[in-house]
Amino acid sequence: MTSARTRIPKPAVLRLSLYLRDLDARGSSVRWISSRAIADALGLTDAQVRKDLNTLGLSGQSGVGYRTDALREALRAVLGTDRPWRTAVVGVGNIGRAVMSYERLQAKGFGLVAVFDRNPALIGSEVAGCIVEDARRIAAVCRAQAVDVALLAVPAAAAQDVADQLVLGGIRGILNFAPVRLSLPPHVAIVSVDLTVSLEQLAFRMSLLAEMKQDAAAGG
Amino acid sequence: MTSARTRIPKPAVLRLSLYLRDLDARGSSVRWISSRAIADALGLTDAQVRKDLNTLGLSGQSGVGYRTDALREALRAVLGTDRPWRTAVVGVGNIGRAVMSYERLQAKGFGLVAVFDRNPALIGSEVAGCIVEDARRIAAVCRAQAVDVALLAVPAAAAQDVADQLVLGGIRGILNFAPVRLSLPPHVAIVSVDLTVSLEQLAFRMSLLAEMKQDAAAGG
DNA sequence: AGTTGTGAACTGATTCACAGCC
DNA sequence: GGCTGTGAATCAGTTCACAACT
Repeated sequence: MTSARTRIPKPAVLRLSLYLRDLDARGSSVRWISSRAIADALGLTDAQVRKDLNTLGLSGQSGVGYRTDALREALRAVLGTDRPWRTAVVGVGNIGRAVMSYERLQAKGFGLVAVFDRNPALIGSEVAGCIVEDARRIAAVCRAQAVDVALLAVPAAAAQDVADQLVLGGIRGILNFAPVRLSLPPHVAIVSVDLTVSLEQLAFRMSLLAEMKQDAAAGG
Repeated sequence: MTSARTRIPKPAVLRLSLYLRDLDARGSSVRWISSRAIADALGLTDAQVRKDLNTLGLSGQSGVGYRTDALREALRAVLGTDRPWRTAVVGVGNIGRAVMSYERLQAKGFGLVAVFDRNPALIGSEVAGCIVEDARRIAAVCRAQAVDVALLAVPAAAAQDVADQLVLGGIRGILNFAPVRLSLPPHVAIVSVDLTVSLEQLAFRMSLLAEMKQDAAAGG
């Protein structure tokens, strides 16, 4: 109906999350906001913010800015967090537990409906309001519970096997914490969070800065 | 001395981490590898892999490929994980604990030398081989311990304050798990891992796929 | 045959700059 | 004065395509 049929650049989708985060941080008492204010808070340019919001079909008001409530609503709709996603967590190790206890999960619409592990000592116990199921039952339980999305927090060696089971279970997306590339059918969305990669990116930037400092000291 | 003075594109740095991960996954028995093999494993093109390795000053051998040991070594050197980084963790909540128990931390050179929290019940207890220090002592302890880098796992509301203390402590980089943008002096590197953002990116992609499916069904 | 190295063409995204609006 | 919307210019990164090498 009202959907603007313009392709959103991939880097822009990332920024949309940041816009929403900034809006939420400002609280609901702020009713109007300018592209400049958002840009300054996030280290971007105002033109970029306007372009991004434009591609979503959003319009502001000259001399004033954008209505925060309309903005928030539109961002949530585009990002897909305005509807519920039935969520499963696989792997009740340190990462799995940390993810489950993340309070924003619910707020973003990711309601936990199933938890899996392959450790017999954990199966049957309750974690975050769910009984831990045997990982061998993933496909069946995901179908029965109509699970939409899985948060995958198992060791790298097991990740692909589990992913395959999840796909059999009719899952639509995976947030993968294991440091491996998963091969999945094209109808399954995948986002990866790899701590190893993040550490390396950080080490790279620290090295760069150190190098620059050294160069500055040496060459006039 | 041997450093190639070519700027590495930002997206390329990300890929370097993936090359290294792939190399490690193959094990040390593989001595030579072609750009094609790497590309296929990671869903990239061979030309891209060659370009990337070229910008690092790496050369392969026509008809054979690249030496895996030289490759690994070069990647580690460029990424900066060939040297130790004295590391502190701030925040002993779920995320902090998960990060500390990540076995790859040590392997990547991030040796834990200090842990902080502001909860009196935790201060003085031992976690991951470190005595938990009072968060109010961050600046002093970081100086005394010559901490290079901090893994910041505190609630969003406290993150900027803690970051400021870390900067006072002479830190060079922060891996930030809190869902806020930190403002830091330019000599401090920052990488953020925001679960909220990752969830939204996943929701977006799932929504996109759902939409595409619908469109395919409707329009012939 | 298999593979590298790389200029040239291309694609995608960002920035500029300014007309138009309140 | 402050702000939006946007075409045009620019910049960055990727892909192509092919000569050169083993």
